[in-house]
Amino acid sequence: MLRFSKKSDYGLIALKHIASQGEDNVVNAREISEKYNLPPDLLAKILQSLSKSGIIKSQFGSGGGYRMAKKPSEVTLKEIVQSIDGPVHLVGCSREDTDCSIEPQCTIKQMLLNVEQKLEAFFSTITLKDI
Amino acid sequence: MLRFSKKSDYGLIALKHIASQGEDNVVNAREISEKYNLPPDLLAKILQSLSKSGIIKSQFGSGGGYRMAKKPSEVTLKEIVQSIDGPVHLVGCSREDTDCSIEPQCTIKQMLLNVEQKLEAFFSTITLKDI
DNA sequence: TTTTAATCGGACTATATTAGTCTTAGAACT
DNA sequence: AGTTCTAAGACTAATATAGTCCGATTAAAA
Repeated sequence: MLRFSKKSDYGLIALKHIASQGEDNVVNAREISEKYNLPPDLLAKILQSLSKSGIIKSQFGSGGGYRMAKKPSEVTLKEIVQSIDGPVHLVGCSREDTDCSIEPQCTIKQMLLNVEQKLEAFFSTITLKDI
Repeated sequence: MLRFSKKSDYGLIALKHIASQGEDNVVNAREISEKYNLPPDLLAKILQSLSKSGIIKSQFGSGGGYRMAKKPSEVTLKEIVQSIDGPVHLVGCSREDTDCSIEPQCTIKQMLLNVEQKLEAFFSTITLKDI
């Protein structure tokens, strides 16, 4: 438990590949999925997420694909994982939507929020360049 | 994503409660589940795990229950979560049993293992006393 | 000695999350 | 126009988590 999703893994692999191709070369999804043996449709979804959050840029049409929208040194692990899997919520009740039945008696929320914050800070120190 | 399981949450709450009762007072599972509104059977399982891993001691029979087996300052968050949910494996392929289809081409494993290690180190710095 | 109040442990079910697929549409290049 | 891409949503499958049930065991208390 407490692990990154496969989607995050795939996303990291793909990003690393895209970054390795330089700033201007576009790489298409199929190419990546074949090279690393990743499920093509799923990878497509992941790249879309990364594109929406502005980490990569997409180029439509024939000969299209993806390229970096930022420098690798400016893309953090936190940012990547968040754009693929949503915010890091170490503790369920830190999400807005949840109504926790033990909330009134809960003795650990504050402390876990604190840990969560440190965790995010840690993930923010790691960039695609390090990967 | 990337959150502690509810079991871990419940375990932390229970542990904190047990620790608060002093070294020698036994607390039974029902008592805790009622006080914090936790599913009794599930909590029982969790306490069994904590007992097996030597964080708490169980006392059988009528009037039995649990008490701390260690000082709160000696029980780390890592230890607690691990005994409830198993080892922290940020990346699936760090487990022995998994055969990852992308392993040969995988470009991120080493780096993620590194992150995983730092994460564990971080969780090891937090003890029940801090909670 | 019997009853009672606990833990232990395994099997089981239900629910939620994650992973993956399919299909259609839209954009740009040739 | 045809081809090769991305976009996006609906859908299914697989897995992990959460929770329940029940019989066995232990030991204190009546």
